[in-house]
Amino acid sequence: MNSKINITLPDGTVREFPKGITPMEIASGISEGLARNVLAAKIDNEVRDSSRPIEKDCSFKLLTWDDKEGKSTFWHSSAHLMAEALEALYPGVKLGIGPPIENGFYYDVDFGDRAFTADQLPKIEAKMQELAKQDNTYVREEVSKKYAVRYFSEKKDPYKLELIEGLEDGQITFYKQGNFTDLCRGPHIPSTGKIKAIKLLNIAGAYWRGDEKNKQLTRLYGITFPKAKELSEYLEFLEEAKKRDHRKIGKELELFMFSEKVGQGLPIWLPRGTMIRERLERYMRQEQIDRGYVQVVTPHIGKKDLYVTSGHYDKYGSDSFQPIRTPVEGEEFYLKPMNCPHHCEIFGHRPRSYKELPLRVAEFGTVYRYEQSGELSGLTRVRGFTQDDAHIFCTPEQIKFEFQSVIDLVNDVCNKLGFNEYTAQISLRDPDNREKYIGSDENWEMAERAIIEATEEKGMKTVTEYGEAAFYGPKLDFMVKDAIGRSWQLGTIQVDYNLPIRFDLEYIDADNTKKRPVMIHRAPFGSLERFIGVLIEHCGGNFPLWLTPDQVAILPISEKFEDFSKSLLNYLEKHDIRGLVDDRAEKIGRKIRDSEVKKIPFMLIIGEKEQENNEVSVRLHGKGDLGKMKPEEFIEYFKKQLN
RNA sequence: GCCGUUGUAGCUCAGUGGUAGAGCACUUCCUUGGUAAGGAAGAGGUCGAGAGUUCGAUUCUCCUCAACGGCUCCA
Repeated sequence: MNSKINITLPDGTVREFPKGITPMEIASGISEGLARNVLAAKIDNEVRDSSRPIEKDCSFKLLTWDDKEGKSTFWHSSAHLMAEALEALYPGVKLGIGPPIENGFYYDVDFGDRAFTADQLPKIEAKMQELAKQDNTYVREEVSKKYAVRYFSEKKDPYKLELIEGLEDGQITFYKQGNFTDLCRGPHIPSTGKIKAIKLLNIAGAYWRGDEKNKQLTRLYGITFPKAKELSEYLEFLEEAKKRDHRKIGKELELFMFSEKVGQGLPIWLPRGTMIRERLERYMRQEQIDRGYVQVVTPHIGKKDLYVTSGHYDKYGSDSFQPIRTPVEGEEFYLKPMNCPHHCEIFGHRPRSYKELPLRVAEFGTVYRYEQSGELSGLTRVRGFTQDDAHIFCTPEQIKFEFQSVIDLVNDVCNKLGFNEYTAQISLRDPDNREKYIGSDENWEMAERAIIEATEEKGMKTVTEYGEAAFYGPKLDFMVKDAIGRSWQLGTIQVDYNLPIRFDLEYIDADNTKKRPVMIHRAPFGSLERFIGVLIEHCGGNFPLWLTPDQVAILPISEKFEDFSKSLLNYLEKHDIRGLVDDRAEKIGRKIRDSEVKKIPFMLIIGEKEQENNEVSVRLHGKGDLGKMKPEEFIEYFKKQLN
């Protein structure tokens, strides 16, 4: 037996170590400081405890707080710490599962007959702090299934027993720290002492195993950090996110509203919000005209037959808003849940020549979908919304070019609106389960290759997910990052082989034979509602100058300067600058404050001196006084800011 | 849809088994002011809707609607 093993370090160098060395020992060999920071290690792509001996040649990486896997191990261990605290404070609690999540961790807990409310969280936090200070080691233990069953039978924990049932003997491990033992695959951080800052955030109900037929457990959410400072930064981040909440800003700036009488999930656009929405629409319409789209308008309802043909009736009919009936004939109509069937009818209404392809049919189509009431939220999840929808009918060979062209459009949209960072997800077939997809292998391969090549040639950051494609075709989804680092899914491009078949769409090719077109669904914004919701949070209500409802507030110092102010507004409007004159009998400080609160980008203060010299005093929102300018200088300055 | 929390003036929120209050906003008057809130007065509420218990309910109970936090779902 060779007692040495070769370990490949992240920089590619291979070093020899004695067999059975632990990652922690390797870390200590490098530096004590590093060893202190080690949370776990990655051995050949498997994340493991830093105390587990390495038995064979492998690639090797130490994981710290700076690694994603380091964080999730940290939070997983924190969930165990919380469970320990819960057992100490509430003897007899039953534990479900306690995984790490994107930001922190949770544990599902059955408190039995005890009522649990959020005001008990600080008590648990304090207990966790106390247990963390004990700096107990997380100890891994391999156990037999029989032993595991006996342990949790004695503990009377039905959830863990159910989990064990699904596990294979020989694969079962326990982790123990202090007085707490949990069924767990691991890995864990070295000891509880690494956890310095703890915050339990909220509680919610969650069904055991996500199934509503099962008992509902109490889910406790928390987050922890190795440094107190990081916790306070995270809490500040949450505060900032709260401040940017589009529901709050939408109310404050009077952009949109909801009404109980109109119905939940049905946003009502107020004048200021409508201005933003219409400008976005106008912008997109122009971009599309420039790119060879044709604009159409189709009705908000369609006969049941349309959706029987499209297949949506079978799939979603009973989960939709129920049909509207004509009073005399009893014909059934559905509110349209998407625009594509209508657009298929447009394509099919007369014979088409290959010379017409690609045919790009665009519509700002308002659609209605019955979303479960509990899922509705602000503008991001609604029951009625308008897509900047278009369907491109083309040949399989044209897919790649069309994809590139839509990618360019999305790129331009993101730049125009200040989303500087975005990635795309390519969703392809599940290679092991090709039967569930419609369309020929050949066409799928061509489309998948087209998407991959199109994104590569555009130099995009992408992630590829197998098995995430829709049954009717592969797709590309765009995720943007907002100003405080959150990711949102907005635009989408999807290939569709299904609808052209269902609607029996064809075109006459150059060789005078009938061919089936491919259809591409695409929406760069996704929906105007969701897009504006995300945009509000991205810019915190400070919209790009071209989009903001009022660009300039003219603030006369007293009513003596009202006429001059109004003629000034008139002058600006002639140069396509929109604004208002605040002619209330208020002091200038007050007018400035109110304009600042309304986030109007420019304020022009008009008093004695300005009127005499035909000047304006310019103040920038959030920045302050810029000094005096001639009106035409201001316009020039303004136009510069516009670009 | 499910679980939990919440619902009082346009907004943010106090409050009570004896039919309600603050700040801001609004209206009127005074103030004509120079870079983030001038002063005074006034008006404004079926205490989310419905039912019940009670002499009496905004308060207690039930039911319903909506918002929020999750779960589940998403053409």
